[in-house]
Amino acid sequence: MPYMQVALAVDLVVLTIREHRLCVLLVERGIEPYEGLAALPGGFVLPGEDLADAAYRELAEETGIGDGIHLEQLATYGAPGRDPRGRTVSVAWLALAPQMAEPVAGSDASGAHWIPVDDVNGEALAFDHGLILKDGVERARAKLEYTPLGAAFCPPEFTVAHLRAVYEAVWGHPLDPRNFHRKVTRAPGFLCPTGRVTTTADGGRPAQLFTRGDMDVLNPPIVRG
Amino acid sequence: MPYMQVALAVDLVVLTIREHRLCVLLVERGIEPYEGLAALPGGFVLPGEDLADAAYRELAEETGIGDGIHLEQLATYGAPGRDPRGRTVSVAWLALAPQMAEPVAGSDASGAHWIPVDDVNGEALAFDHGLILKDGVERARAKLEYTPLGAAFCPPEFTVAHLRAVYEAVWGHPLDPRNFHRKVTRAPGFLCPTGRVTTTADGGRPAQLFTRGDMDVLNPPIVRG
DNA sequence: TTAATAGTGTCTATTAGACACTATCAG
DNA sequence: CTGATAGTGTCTAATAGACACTATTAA
Repeated sequence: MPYMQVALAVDLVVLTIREHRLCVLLVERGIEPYEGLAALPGGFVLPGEDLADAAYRELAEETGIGDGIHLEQLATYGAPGRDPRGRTVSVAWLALAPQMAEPVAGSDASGAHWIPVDDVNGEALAFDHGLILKDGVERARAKLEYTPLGAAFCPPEFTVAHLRAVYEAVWGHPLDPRNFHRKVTRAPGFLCPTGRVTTTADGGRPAQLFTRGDMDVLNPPIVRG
Repeated sequence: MPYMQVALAVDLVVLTIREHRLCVLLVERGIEPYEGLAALPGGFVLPGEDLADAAYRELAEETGIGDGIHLEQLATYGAPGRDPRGRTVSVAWLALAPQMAEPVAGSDASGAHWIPVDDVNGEALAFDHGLILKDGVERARAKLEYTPLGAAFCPPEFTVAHLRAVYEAVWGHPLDPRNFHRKVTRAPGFLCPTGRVTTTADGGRPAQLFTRGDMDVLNPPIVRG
């Protein structure tokens, strides 16, 4: 093989909603470089392993799950000095996860935690992970507008109010419940009615339960206001 | 450095409009593997070179220019078997070029040609370049809707009719000239009037000349119909 | 009952698309 | 003049956003 050889890694921007806030999964680095600093989960790609497979493997290692999680390629970062050990190129992936059990199960990192993205100081992250996180959050915010990906933050069955809470958390401002309801329920293929309703309506009318539909482009989009 | 080392390349999907058709720049490979086959322009990243710089360098080498050309990262392709010589990861870039002189100047490829994308058989391209081209064209088509990037296909000064021809070529169907005119001229920041008008109006009223504005997100979008 | 949430209807200002119409050129 | 392209105005159906109103639960 001619020319330069580089190390190949994947890094993950795993987002979820916790307590009405958009949160990202961060791990504490257990080894140099940047030992002790917060970083995005990730690792090196194995020989013979496809990029997407590496991303799924790291996701499973760090979160214990992976089934039903939306994963898409975000961008690739390869500036010459981004890793002090030598030239390393990282293919970053964006993962949208439904709410899950408090601590991260099956993690092999020193510690993995959900941190509200607004509380993260990008400068304090290892490598160029602050930049990667910023790009990932912006991608997620944009995708809510013109795709049904908000539902990826919800459990398999969810209500319109649950979905609206996702939008409000990601965009950071409230939406009109009535107009939102009409918009998403009338968008063909966005939501599949299950026929069931919530039983635990604490002080309100029970809500219909939906599953994710098969639509992939939302036209017209839901606007960010 | 731990773990696997891979070769790092950039490949370019360079699009332009020629004779009302969306065309891509293809080169004929002069060396194995895939010698003689059509391929996207590209090459290996140099030591110490940033990914975007490598893309700009290859673009300049293949097209002779690069100034004023829109370039953005498309995606990264790294399936284990995609290069028979060994594991190679390619960061693909999308470039939108205004119409330029017929043959490609300053090219170091055996031959570089503009081919209408509808005439390209993806299966007949080297490596996984058929897939990369498909992804690039789809990205371009989508970006015309919600960004002012159509203007990247136009020369520095252009008319509304010229811009409309771009949209029609990329999307493959005609648009109403009057509604299109109103839409783009009333979108704040899309077009900058120069005050000048075309002189060579062969059989029609002279048209105003515009330059690209500073807007980056088109809201509301121009819909594909 | 009240408080809370789910969901529907309605009004208004805005917009997309269709297309009539005017403006300005070449020949 | 005719024919062509540039650009504006107008009409209509559809839509976004505001918000009144009904439905169904817990307490």
